[in-house]
Amino acid sequence: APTISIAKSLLGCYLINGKCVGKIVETEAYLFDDPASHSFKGKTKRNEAMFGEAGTAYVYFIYGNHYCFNIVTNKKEIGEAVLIRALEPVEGIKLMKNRRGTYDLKNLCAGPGKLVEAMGISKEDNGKDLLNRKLRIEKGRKVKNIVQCERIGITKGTELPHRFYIEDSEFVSKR
DNA sequence: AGAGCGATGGCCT
DNA sequence: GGCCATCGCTCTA
Repeated sequence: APTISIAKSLLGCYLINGKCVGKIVETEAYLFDDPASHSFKGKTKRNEAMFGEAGTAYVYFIYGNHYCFNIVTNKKEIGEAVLIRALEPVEGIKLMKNRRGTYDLKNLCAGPGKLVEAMGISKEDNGKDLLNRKLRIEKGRKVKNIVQCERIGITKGTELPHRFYIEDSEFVSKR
């Protein structure tokens, strides 16, 4: 399916890593011809996982402290991915709280760097496929009210409405 | 070899 | 709302 559709249909699905489970409530799509996408200027060592098969994890390091988690969505060599921006914690909440150093449920996974820390995802997961592994995606219920709007934290491609979130979720990073 | 930067988060006002 | 820590990678020379 096209990356935009995948970004929408991932809402309501579950991201699982070991004993931690979170429901995906916020995503962003990054396309090959999108100036905000890491793949826009071609393949480099940093972004090469983004050019892998659909279903590959793309984990990158940002701002000196944080990692972000993406799911690669297109054919090999076509660099497209969906950034997971927020989760509703479902299982393994105690472990998430320990990893994050906070007890505020709404603040555990409300942001791309936060959810990576809470779920225990690491740079070792970069380039791994997400099928039948410790780190994987499972289908959830179909979601009704999806909000589509502009993406957050970028300087290029800001006009593209490629961010999606579940309207009534308390766990999105920002309204 | 070195400057500049980035799909963030936490703390401060 | 603003500031800034912090670091790997890319770009330029």
